[in-house]
Amino acid sequence: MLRNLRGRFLLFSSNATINKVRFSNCSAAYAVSDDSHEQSSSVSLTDSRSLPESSRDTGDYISAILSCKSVVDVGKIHAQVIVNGFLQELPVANKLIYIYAQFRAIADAEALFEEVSVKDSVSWSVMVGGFAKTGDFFNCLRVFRQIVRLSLNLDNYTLPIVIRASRDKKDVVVGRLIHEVALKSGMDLDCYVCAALVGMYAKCGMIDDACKLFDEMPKRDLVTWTVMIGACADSGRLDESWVLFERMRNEGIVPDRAAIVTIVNACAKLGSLHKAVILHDYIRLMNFPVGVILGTALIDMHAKCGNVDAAREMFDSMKERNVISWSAMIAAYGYHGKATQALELFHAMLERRLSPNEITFVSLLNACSHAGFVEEGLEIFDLMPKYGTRPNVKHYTCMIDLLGRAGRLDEAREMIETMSIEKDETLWGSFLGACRIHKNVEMAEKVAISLLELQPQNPGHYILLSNIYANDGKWKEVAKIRNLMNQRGLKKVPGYTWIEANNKTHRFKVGDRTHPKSKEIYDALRVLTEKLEKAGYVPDTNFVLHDVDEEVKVGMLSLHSEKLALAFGLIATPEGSLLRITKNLRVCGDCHGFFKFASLVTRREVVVRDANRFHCFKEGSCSCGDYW
DNA sequence: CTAGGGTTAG
Repeated sequence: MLRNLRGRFLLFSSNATINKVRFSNCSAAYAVSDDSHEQSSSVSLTDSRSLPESSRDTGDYISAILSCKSVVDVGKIHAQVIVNGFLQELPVANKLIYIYAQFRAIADAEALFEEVSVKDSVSWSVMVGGFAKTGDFFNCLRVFRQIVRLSLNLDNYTLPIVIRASRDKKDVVVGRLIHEVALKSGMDLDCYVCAALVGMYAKCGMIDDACKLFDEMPKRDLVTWTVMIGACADSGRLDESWVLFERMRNEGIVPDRAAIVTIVNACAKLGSLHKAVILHDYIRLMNFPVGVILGTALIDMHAKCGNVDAAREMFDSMKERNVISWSAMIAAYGYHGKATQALELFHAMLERRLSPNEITFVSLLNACSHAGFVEEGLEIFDLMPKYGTRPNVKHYTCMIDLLGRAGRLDEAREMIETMSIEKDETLWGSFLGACRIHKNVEMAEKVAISLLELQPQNPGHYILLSNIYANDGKWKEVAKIRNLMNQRGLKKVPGYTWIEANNKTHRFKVGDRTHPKSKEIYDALRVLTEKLEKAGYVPDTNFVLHDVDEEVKVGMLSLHSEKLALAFGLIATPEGSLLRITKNLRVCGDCHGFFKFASLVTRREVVVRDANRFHCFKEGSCSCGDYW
């Protein structure tokens, strides 16, 4: 491109001028003429102005550059800039470099950058940013190193660019080096630099470094707070996100929409209905304009905090909705076991001629799977290519789940065998889960081998397999697996259950005695269990992974964190009120049965969010239809 | 003349 321009430059300097350049609506049309009489009579560099060439200034060129719609447009303006000698004006040259980079014409940008003999800090910054934009980490750093080597001024434009580049590449080593450079230049306390560093450390999994840096900052602006709140949420420190949000407001910083979206997402992950209500009230109180993004985040939050109806209300109230909003709502119905509504929404979406994307289909297939809608799921799966979406491994995983749970293990296996896409551990895990439900030890063993090879460090797979063996009374095998886990230094992820009562969250683990009301809780649990047994509850000892007497197994089950949380909820909240419980893993099968009886006997509705979905226990049954 | 943080699944 630049070579062409040089050619053109020669052409122009030998008595040629641009005859017509019109950028109305930025569609460029121009001609070259030897005839200099007509020059500039109809030149319009901007949309609204026509200026004689002589009176064009830097600003006119810059706005013309900004209005370019393609790299071809840029080339034309570039030519004029050269002809009229405006390339000496650094703002113009920098803007050209910038716009080339925006159009990903990085070679043109670089050629021009090299050509500009006297560069300022903007030139350098724009060039570094250009490489970053095209994902060229290597050259981005190369230019940055030049800046450092030439001892040029490091500013709060360039530094954040390279820091973000190392964030995107998850290269904390480079990130740290840049941090060092920032320290030496005294730029490390700048808000832009610091926010970028915090984000980089957090994305690289070094949340403690991020926190430390954040705490040491002399001044924090809104964006830095937002980055830190999001970083905590990403690394699972959800309570900290909430605390930070409050601290920020206490320091007089008013959140904007992006900050609100960040905290809304943290709340969605947390699953606290109480906080969800507070947040939404706050948003209304502050009169925040709810656009598509915030609206969609709110749909997601309400749904993940257990209130699908509020999610739907939000969805209905939105003036503007995109695929993401629709997908979020479909997903919400999915994990609440409402496949019919999910399918309805999907069809409504098609009627509006909105194209579903890959995620829409994952959500929809998942909804079918959670409700046992096998035929509907198969139909949807076949429909995918019609909408330009090829099934990927996630879609296949939904299908394996759907067929597998429904007991159609052979079909699931056949699908796995015939699929042409690379299989991952989630897919195998899903099949293994189906083997467990339907007690197919043979198939499970075969699958487990591939699975443990593919992902030897995931304790969940070992637990699942030992579950299957335990179920079959194969205690030797169970012991083998346990040994294997020990050898590999793996531990079962500890299960926790949370319950909200009196605006406070209470957490329990198995056999927990740390709660101040521990004695009352165990007393209540004993009384409750007796009542449930009278109503027909029988402990399901299949969920105990130890080779011990039945009696001991029953005793172990009775200490599960789910039951402790439930017992606490019953004594800590008014009679008849709804209980909301969250578990970090899947709810145990015995506890699931226990909860069903409890909802009947105590006349309480209990909503449980587990790692996979929601269970709404009411009058002796669960919204999942025991299909989870 | 350059610039930051925000939405759906698993």
